Amino acid sequence: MDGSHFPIAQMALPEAAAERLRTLIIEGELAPGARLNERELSERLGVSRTPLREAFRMLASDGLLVQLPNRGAQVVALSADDVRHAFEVMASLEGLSGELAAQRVTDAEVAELRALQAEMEAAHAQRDLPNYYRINRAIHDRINAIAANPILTQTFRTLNTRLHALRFRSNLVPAKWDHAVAEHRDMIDALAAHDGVRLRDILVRHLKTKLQAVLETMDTP
Amino acid sequence: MDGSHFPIAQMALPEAAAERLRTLIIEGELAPGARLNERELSERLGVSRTPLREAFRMLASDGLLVQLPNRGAQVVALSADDVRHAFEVMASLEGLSGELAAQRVTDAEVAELRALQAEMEAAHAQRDLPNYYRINRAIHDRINAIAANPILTQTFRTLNTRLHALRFRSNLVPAKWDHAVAEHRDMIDALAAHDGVRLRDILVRHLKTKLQAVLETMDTP
DNA sequence: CTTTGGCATGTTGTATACAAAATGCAACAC
DNA sequence: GTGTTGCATTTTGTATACAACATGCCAAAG
Repeated sequence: MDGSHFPIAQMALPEAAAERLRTLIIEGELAPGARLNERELSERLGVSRTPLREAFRMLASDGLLVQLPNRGAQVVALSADDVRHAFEVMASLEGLSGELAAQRVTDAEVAELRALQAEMEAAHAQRDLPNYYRINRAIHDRINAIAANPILTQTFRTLNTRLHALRFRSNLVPAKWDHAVAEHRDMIDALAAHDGVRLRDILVRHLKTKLQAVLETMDTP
Repeated sequence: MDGSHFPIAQMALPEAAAERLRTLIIEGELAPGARLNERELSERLGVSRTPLREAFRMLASDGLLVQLPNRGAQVVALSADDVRHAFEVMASLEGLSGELAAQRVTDAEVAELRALQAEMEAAHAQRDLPNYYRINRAIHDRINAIAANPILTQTFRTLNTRLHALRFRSNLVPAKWDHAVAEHRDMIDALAAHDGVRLRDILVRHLKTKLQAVLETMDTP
């Protein structure tokens, strides 16, 4: 068997186009408010207009595009209120994720998370921001997976993608960063103790802090 | 001017088709698991295949359809676990809705809700199930609106639509019904007292009960 | 009798042609 | 000079033709 190419189970064109567009939006190649010309984009992506329009519909359902009648699609421009609203919902969902995970987590999973935590603290000690973000995200994803609720995971992921269109570069001041790392330790302790309520509170607070950071980056674009 | 036809501001075809399909799915005309033949459906809806396929994409994003590569779309069949997962998320969201509403609710809105509550109790006294459901829904929608978070509202509505594909006829036994009405009174009291935490707890418990009722109807199809 | 290969048919996937609507520009009236 | 109307062009919306793929049937081999 050969794994170098993937001869089988190739992605459908509309999905591929949607994925490509998502990236372009998140990377900022397609700026918020930009109008998307169908012919131009279809040539750029090497796809005809039909599958491209299906991709538009998918992204519109995800909240990354808005479609105006007879006027095509354009990239959404999130207001500060939109961000606040999305974070409110995400905080609630992440809290639920923590509650469920605390009920179901096994000792093996706690050990795994503690290992990730150690990795993250190492990245923190070396001021290695990219790795810190990567591991941070891995921890949250892992907790989400332990919660074992696919609908929760999917709902959360959709909201998260929507926000990523902001491409906020969190301006982490050292004090905040230290605090975030300490919070993470508390999270895993709460998880190990199967204390769902406490974990929920930590996660909700965690996201409130993150919202503030994001809003600050929005004021100064 | 002639109002008999609607010459102006007509809905786009894909949206119209999606709306029509949603209804067909929820009403059970298109059963769970049914495969949707594009040509047949496009003739039935009086629309060509292109806008119909866009409608498919929208419904798939909403979770009402699944699309298999080269094998078209089919109506989702929800498992008991899917329902459990959806309710877990909805309970969390409705809880958030209550918390936010408790912070923001005005005296005028409390009065309005008390009026609805009285109407609902009247419907309950007369064992008028359809009206009871209608007013019940109106109360929950109102609380959601008071929470003033459009993203929350939209997320909740999407999940709710997905579940409506079940078309569950809640088999309300009188004891449960009485309990539900009493719970509603508590909800509005908590709201009037701006007690967000208590309102959240009531709403979460409320949905847990509803889940049980729904799961019971699923065992005996 | 079972299994496999190939063909006929139907269905989905993509591109494209055509229609309808919006947009921009220029000429004309005031 | 300003505002408005009409036309040319661009862009979106829909239908349809064609290609690729899946499905079911029948025949032939084992």
